[in-house]
Parts: sequence; structure tokens; C-alpha cells
Amino acid sequence: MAEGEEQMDASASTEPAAVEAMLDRAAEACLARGAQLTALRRQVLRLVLASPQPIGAYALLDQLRAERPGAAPPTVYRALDFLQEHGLVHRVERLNAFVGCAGPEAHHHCGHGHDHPHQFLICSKCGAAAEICDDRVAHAVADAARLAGFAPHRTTVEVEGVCAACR
Amino acid sequence: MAEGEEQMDASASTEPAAVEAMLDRAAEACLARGAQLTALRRQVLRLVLASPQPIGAYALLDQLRAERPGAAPPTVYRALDFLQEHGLVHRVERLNAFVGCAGPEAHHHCGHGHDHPHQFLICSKCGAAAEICDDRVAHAVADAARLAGFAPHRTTVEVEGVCAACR
DNA sequence: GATGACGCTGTTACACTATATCGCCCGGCC
DNA sequence: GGCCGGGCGATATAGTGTAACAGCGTCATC
Repeated sequence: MAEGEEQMDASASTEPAAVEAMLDRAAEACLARGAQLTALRRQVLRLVLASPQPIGAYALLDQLRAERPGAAPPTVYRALDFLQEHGLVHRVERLNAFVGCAGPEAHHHCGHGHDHPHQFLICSKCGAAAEICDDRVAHAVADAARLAGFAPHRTTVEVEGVCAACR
Repeated sequence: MAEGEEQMDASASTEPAAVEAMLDRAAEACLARGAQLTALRRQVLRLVLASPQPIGAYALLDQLRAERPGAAPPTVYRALDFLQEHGLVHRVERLNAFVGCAGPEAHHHCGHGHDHPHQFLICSKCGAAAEICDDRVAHAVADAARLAGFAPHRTTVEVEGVCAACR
């Protein structure tokens, strides 16, 4: 954690029912792409979605072991790799942690694919990480990169600060 | 490293003479701020500047031990913390590695302080990380954050892709 | 039905990254 | 002198991520 800031409540975690609905939609999306949201992957995604804050791989592992005692680091990392590939979770680099993707299907509506551009607003008070999808940011970054003769592939934008609720 | 891409040459490392000049300027800048660029910190900064690519703390440690056999992880991390505080190196989150700041003093000329906004273009072929300072990006990010009621403090922008030289 | 390819998971071991903590030295200051 | 603070040495440990190999089911093919 930053400099002695205590994390307080963070935006209350998603309700179980809503999580299950998201899981079902995720399973469909995987099928449509020729991939399977297996029981293990579904468990991991459920834990990530249920967490009010970005959650580390080892915290995930601890929780996972409640249902699956034999779980080891590769268990969770493999699941997370799969979920990232399919745009169901994102990694927050500054925190070495993972968040459920706000709404992968929502981004289709705005014309983005599964690796849609996104940015994180990370609150240093409550620890929450809000995902936003700002096209001006995405374009500005892409333009700046190309101006330097650089062919961009993936972009990470993470802003640390204080969220509306904590002010 | 990414998916089997071999890192090739990267933009040749800075010449020793230029590095020494940068070290002298860094020492002055520290003094002006009431801080000291001690021998140890100078050694670490020299190693970072001399590296053609972002360099990890432990790679740094290995090199440092050539001159300072007793060096341990805290040795290098403390030095890196100091150098970051004073804007002399930046951390590349995606790589868990460090780069020398392109030109801390240059950013004063464009009106930025020591924690000036910056973005990284990370080449997945050669491993080089170019620092750019694009105001449109910085503004777009700040605007997007504030639009969400978020008070930004520090921003990380890292683009992975292929640099001009590698195409 | 055997065979083999492939995807998913289990399991062990290890590598890499980062921090906590204690203790010493030295230089400035009252 | 005595005190304090910054910088550093040294040891131990915590946290994060991967390599490598084995087992096992499914499915296509022969």
C-alpha cells in the first residue's frame, strides 16, 4: 500500500446473483469464440468478480483452495491467462492484481473487440480500481506512438489518485 | 519476454562520456533540492543510464556487486527509490524494470517538474523503452479522470509494440 | 477398439521481485 | 559530550511468477 493510507471500504462488491449472470454471459462468449469456461476458470472468474478491489493471484489462490485444496500457483495463473486472453479480466500492473472486466459485451456496442482499450482509475484511499473506456485517451496514445514511428499493440493506462466517493 | 520474440540489439547504449555528463548534471540537480547524489546512488544511476534497455533491480545488483561486493537487494532498492523520487529514473511497470530519465532538465523547459508526465513505448522486438512526453496524452488522461470525479495524482502510460528501427 | 493428438489440470520445484528489521558509522548540532 | 538523522551493511523473509513433467479425459482417425 502507498504511504500509510488505510484502505477503507471500496465500492461494495458485486452481488452474487449479478456475478452468476455475468458468468453465464462469459461462458456464452467463450463458446462463441471456440473456448471453454471450465469449472476451474469459472471459479476463478467468480472470485475476481466478487472482489471489491483488484485481487492478487495469491489471495485468489487462498480463496480457491477452500473449494479446491490441491490448487497451486500455476492453477490460478493459467486460469488468469485464459481469462485475460478472452477479455474477461484485466491485469492492473501497478498493483500486480486483477479485476473483472467491467462489461466485455458493452465494448462490442462501442465497436471494440475483446482486447478493447481501457484505462484504470486506482483510488489510493479505498483501493478500488474503476475501469473506463475513453476514446480520446486511446487515440491520443495511438497518435503519439505512431508519431514516433512506433506500431502500438497493447496499451496500459493507469491513474493513481482519489476517487469521487473518497473525497 | 513476450511470445518467443528474441530481443536483438536495442538502441545502442549511451556513451560513457555522455553518461558522466548526465551524472554531473544529476548531482547538481540533487544539491539544488537539498539532496545528495552519493557515490552509491551515482553508481546505480550510472548502471541504469548505461543500459540500453530497461534493467531489473537484480540485474543491477549483479553489476553493482562487481564494484561493491557486499551489495544486497536493499542496497539497490534504496538507491532506486531515491532516484525515482528525484525524477532521475522511472519504473516501467510492465517490465518490473527501470530506465534512466531521458532528460529531467529538458522537462523543466517545457514547464514540467520532477515528476513530469511521461509515457513509454516498449518494443517487444528489441526490448528498448523510449520515453516520450506528449501533452495531448497527459491532458486526455487527466480530463477523463476528472470527468469521472477522480482526482489524479500519478499516471502510468505504457505502450507495447514495435519500434521504428525494428520494422 | 487401438492409437495418437490435444486441451486441461495436478504437482513439484524453482526463479525473480520486493520489503522488514536490526545495527553500525558518520556528520551536524545543541 | 550527547543526541539525532541520514545513509549504508547485513540477514531474513515475504510476495509474485514460471518451468517442466505427469496424468487424464475427449475426440478424430485408422
